[in-house]
Amino acid sequence: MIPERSLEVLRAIVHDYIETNQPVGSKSLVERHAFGVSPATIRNDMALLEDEKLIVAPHTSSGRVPTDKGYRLFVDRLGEVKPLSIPERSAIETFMQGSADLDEVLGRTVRLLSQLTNQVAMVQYPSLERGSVKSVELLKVDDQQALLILVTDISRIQQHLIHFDRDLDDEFVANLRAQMVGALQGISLSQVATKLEDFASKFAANRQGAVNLVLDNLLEQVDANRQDKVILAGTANLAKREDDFKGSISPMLEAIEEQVVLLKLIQEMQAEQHGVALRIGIENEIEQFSTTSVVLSGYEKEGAEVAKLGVLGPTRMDYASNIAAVRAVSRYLTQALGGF
Amino acid sequence: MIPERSLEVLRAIVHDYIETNQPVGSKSLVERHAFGVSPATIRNDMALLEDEKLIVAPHTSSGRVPTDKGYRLFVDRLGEVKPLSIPERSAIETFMQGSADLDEVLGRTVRLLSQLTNQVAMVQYPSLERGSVKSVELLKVDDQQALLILVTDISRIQQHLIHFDRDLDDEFVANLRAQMVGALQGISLSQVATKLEDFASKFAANRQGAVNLVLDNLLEQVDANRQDKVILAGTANLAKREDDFKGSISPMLEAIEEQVVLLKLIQEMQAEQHGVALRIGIENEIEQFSTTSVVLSGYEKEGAEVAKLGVLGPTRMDYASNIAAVRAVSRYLTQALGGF
DNA sequence: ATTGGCACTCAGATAGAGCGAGTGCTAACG
DNA sequence: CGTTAGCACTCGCTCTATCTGAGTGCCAAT
Repeated sequence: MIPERSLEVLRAIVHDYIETNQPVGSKSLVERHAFGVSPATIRNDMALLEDEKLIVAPHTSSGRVPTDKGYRLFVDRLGEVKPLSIPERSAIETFMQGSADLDEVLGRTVRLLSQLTNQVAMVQYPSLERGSVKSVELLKVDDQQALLILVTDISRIQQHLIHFDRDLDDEFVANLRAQMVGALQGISLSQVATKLEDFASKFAANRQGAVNLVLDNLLEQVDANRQDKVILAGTANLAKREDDFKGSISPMLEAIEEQVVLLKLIQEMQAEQHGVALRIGIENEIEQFSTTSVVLSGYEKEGAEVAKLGVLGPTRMDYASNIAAVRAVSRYLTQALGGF
Repeated sequence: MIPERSLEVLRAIVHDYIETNQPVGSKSLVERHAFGVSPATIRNDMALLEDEKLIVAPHTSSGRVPTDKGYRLFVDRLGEVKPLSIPERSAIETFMQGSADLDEVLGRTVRLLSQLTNQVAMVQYPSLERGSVKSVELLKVDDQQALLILVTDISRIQQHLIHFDRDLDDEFVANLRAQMVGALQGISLSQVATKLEDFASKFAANRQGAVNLVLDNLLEQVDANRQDKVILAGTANLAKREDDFKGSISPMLEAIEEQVVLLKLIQEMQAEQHGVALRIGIENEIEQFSTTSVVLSGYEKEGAEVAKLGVLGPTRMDYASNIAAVRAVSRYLTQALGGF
């Protein structure tokens, strides 16, 4: 068991290191924090912390720096979450005002989060994995084109223009539409495929081609919905803190640009305390992110979590503020989504 | 007038500097290129080029580096556009295959362009400034919600969910839709606003609120269409060539993330020779881009230019290849869009 | 116009010295 | 036994000095 004062020392080290970006030594530690003891005593504590792999010395005879494990202990046991400042709160509120469109709300949210934290912010679009079909429409746009529209119950709409190789007649379009609505309304997205299996056989042989074309498009849209999407803001913040990362930041930019990688990252993380999930440095299984930390929280719509949002930055980040910001923004977003 | 051989020397300097990223000196120049003369002669030519501000020496007694003006002369008078290699061509073709959706096509295009050039690639969405209304639809989704859909003639579709504060009846929705279609079909987007001025007065007084709600949404969509959009890929390439830029790359990342800045950049540039517009370094009026070059080309749909696409990178870039790539990709995209 | 010769410049590499923040260890203290 | 003062030691930085070599500009000769 680690004695109380040693933990206090760890907290101070993390605090000072985040602030100064310098390895912190025993002397400056007693100067800045009112421990009632001498540097030598602190050194003993530091030796203990080093044995526990919570801090490490970049080289012999230099101050200490928290390890990933040290940060972890810090956030789990030592870091009380800072409440947001008044200006921050009001920034959130004005930012969120007067947005109607889902795209718009999420776009604002991600920029807000990045400004608040000075990190790279990400917002995942609501997952439709558990969504269901609200409505299907098929609109004839001109002689050979029709618009297929899928409306789901989580504020998400998809549309797709379909080109046919021969002219459409109104009656056929109306009929097809009616059949699709009948078959699919209220059905969950995961069941759409099975529900449509025999669908084409209800139509005349010479229509089957057109029907199948539409169905293929529909299934494609359902699939596209399953496959989630993430939007980003503040990638410039990576460059600003470049020296916090080992080598170049370009592999990280690449990883971030790759939706798949981000989605995998998000998927791997489960909420811990405070409703916020946290991965620190090497805890991330994705190699490119081994020197970054990720703070993630879910946000809800109609009482159910629909997607995640969070920030990504160097392990040397202000966890207390970032966790607070992520949590607050996720709550505000949940609230803003209530109206949809 | 600058003599022929001096220009040849400039070409060689640009070529070598792009390749090696080292200031190039008179000796290495005669070694690598078969001028039939001695280094001393080349030095005279270089002095001339320096007088003309086409090259500059980073410090006394070091090789020379092209200035922005030097690059400009190089591309205008000296650089023949490299044809793409066979593998590059086939990469383009396979990349473009089997895309149906506009989003998908443009998304692939931007990634392709970034891979081909190893630069940051950007593709502007088709401008609807000159587009016209193909169709307007209003669909009742549930009792208090309707979906407003605007289809334009440039493959772009917008939709928006509208919430009403009281229940909708089918007849009203159908009527409103019919009126809108009648009024707007075939109308150019810029005229929509004037066309709708007296529109609401045709309806009963107790309907005006709902009608105006729909109209506001419609106008908003038209506006949103005017305001163009740019997508990006390969921002990691900036970080890879970081030392080609003076200071940090973070202001550039910021500028890139800001749609407005990019759109302004695109707007300022007009096509020059080869149908390709080019801004080199300080020629860019936007401060953040004063150490970058931008290669831009329009792409067409149905014979008319609808938007731009291009790359952005350090002034020390391979202009010949990049111009070729941008031009080729823009042609392939034009071709791919023919089908819409 | 071109060339060889030559003195000169200056960034970058290499090496050594001194500084100082910080450590670990040991012996003494309450 | 936890705490402390003292002390020798380590080692990354910074500073200075020196050396090297690629590259230049100029001039006189061809």
